[in-house]
Amino acid sequence: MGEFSKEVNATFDSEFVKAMLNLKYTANYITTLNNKELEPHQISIAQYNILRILRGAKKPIPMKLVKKRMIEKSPNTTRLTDKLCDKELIERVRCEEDRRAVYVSITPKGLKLLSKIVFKEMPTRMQYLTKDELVLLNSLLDKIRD
Amino acid sequence: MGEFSKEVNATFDSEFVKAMLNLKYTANYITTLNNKELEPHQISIAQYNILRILRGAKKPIPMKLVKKRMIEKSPNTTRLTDKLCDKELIERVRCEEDRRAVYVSITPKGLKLLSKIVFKEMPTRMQYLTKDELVLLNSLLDKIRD
DNA sequence: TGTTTTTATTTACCTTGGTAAATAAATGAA
DNA sequence: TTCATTTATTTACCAAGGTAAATAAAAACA
Repeated sequence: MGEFSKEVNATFDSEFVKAMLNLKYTANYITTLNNKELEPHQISIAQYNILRILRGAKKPIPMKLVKKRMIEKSPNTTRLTDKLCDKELIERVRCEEDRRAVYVSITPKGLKLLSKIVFKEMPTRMQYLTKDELVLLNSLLDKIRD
Repeated sequence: MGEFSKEVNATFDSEFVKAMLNLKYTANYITTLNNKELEPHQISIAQYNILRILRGAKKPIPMKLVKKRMIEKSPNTTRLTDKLCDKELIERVRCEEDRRAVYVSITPKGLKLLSKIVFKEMPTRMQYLTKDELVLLNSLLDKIRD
């Protein structure tokens, strides 16, 4: 019995370690795939996400909100928006009511770029999972993080 | 019908995008958690993995194999072993039969460190998933990568 | 045997992203 | 009002990790 529960634990442990490695490896795999597809458009997947957030917002939103929607650390949000500003894909305006805040919005050039981007690799891979499986995956991942 | 399938697709798409973000976020979350726990031991989770691989091997193994077992890019394996060598946790020996190859092994100091490391945070979180759920998670992740 | 190709590892260089401190403005309390 | 605290963002600095080229030795082959 002691021996048996040890055995069960060992299996659980190895399945857990495997899941952790698998998780990191898959996440990395997806990021690489995304970035490879975005390379011709000269933006990273993180920058692409910001553009999508701003298109979705339909109006200027504070950095604070961009950061929150990206689940990113602030310094990184600043750096990413810096790059998008340089490329004139987004615009930054200091808020007049609260001069600490900065509002960000997507430019027509940014919208045009977004409309040109179509992921080809991903939809192919996506077909390997059904919607139900995706829902399941999401619930398992949520569980890991509480 | 056209409208309905569009609806289904939209849901699938959003579930997919959610899964991708979830995956990256969870992977990052785990790495951060791991590194925080390893901080008192002055090693990163990547370095910890190398030590475990070397302990498991029970004898000196070529860099090539370490790299393969870590699913890491070569330059990174070199850098990580550099750091472990500096701390005298592992040893590197140039192979005499094939002088291109370098063999790596764990030192007594490395083994001692490994034996001291006990993850506390992880087992708690682990309890949120059953072994069956972990198996399921692994199979879903495998599917994404083919 | 001499030359080309392949293999194993490392170095150089660069980008990304993390932490902590700096800045600057708003809020709250004495 | 004035000073301490909180909030929003940025800057400075550092570590991790990726690509491509360098090195060096083995294998293949003409």
